[in-house]
Amino acid sequence: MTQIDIRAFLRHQPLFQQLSDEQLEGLVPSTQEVRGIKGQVVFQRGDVCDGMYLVVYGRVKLAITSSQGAEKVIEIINPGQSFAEAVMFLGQRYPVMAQLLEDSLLLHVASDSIIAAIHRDPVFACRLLSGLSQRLHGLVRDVERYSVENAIQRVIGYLLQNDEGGEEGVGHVVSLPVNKNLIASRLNLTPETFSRVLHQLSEAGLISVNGREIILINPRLLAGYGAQNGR
Amino acid sequence: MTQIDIRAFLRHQPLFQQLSDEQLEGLVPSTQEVRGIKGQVVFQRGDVCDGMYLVVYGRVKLAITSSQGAEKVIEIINPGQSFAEAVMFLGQRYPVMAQLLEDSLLLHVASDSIIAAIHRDPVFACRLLSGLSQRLHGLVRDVERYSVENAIQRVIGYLLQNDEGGEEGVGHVVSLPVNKNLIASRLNLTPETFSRVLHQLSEAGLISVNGREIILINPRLLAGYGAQNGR
DNA sequence: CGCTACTTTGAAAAAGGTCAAACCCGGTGG
DNA sequence: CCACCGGGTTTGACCTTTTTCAAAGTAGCG
Repeated sequence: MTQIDIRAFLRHQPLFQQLSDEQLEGLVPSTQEVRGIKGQVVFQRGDVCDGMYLVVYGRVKLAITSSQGAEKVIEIINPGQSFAEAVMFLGQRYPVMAQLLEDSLLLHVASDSIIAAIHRDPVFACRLLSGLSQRLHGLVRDVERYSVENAIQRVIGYLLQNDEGGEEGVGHVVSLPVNKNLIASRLNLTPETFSRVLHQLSEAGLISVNGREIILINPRLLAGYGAQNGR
Repeated sequence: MTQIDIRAFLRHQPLFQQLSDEQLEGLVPSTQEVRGIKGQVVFQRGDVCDGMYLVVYGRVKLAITSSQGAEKVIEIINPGQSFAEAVMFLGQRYPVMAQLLEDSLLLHVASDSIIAAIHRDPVFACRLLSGLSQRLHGLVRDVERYSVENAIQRVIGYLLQNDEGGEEGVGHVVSLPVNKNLIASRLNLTPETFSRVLHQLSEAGLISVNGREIILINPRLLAGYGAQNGR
């Protein structure tokens, strides 16, 4: 039976990321772990919505079932994601059913506490809104990245993004926070491709790679490298 | 001087999509068109935030400038997107500067009206939250689609998604709402690839294409087709 | 010293994109 | 009625990018 840190988990949700410690703490009593085995139904379509869910581990299928019994999967929810928030905010009944695809651990946050907090404290609502807005911008950026930029541009974009040296001087150093496998995955590349791109950039004299330390030799040139079509 | 329908435009924003007509109408007086030419600065870093912006046409660059004058682009905002909402909800000053990359038309929605509405009416806040949540789910789905599914799977996913026939019987018909060029683009494919995939599925006897009318001959088989790795 | 996990490299294959040409089809005007 | 657009769509040949598979390095660490 895994022990998890509810506070830490809530904190990392887009919805809650902007909340103050006290505001977050206020939600903890209304949050409870929901463990279930594969195939278990979390809620049925038409049930009264009493809160939202966060997936800690496992996977959840949201689906509707027609009168004939044909099932239509609306969405698969993966770890780290949440579901039923939109319904909760509207105070409607669940328009879909939720079923566990694997043995899973969910967190259930009661709608009472969230809705009450919104009513009691408009600033609370604003923080939720801000958190979601930020996440939305991040996702939009990702979608654009994946769809219009190629591997080289994505890597360059990542390096530039993580180059915190605002100074004009020398020595822009980016140190990768995790292993290259994960970076590659986040950029939607295979580790091999990522490695090759770094090699290529290094070949071109634009960066210098030493383990997880990457020196941007000429950020300006780097930003221009790989720009092919002047849209 | 293009004339635009402010109500219709607001209505299609994720943030506002769940608002009632009256709630939306309440925002209109606080919304004004902002036209500007390429290079114009919409706001500077550090300015007091007095509202959020929607891009009708044109493009906006969000950037910060270091003390040395080096500029770092944080984000490019395209038509249909909004910016500065997150800051507005937090009531902070703008952490970036915004500059037009092209001659543009923006809509400015005053923070007063939105924040006031949130304070006055918690349901208003909930609707904003619901709209954002829904959009977030849609984007997450898109990101997953683009990154883990190949062309065939994306097309199949689209067809299944747009097959409204919940009935078990025959004749699942999907009629494309717009021309295939646009569908292809939405699926992040070239029109050629889209055409080829339809051909291939039709070849396999899973669908039958007649102009914009596509008949799903065997949705069940279709759903399984192209599933390659049993991760 | 010898793991084990991470990273790099090479060769081959697959997926998808690009370019160019053909095609289809509804509308238009002779 | 029919030739002739012109957009959308399809097809084929070719090319680029990225992945895949396999193998070899490499580095940290018990």
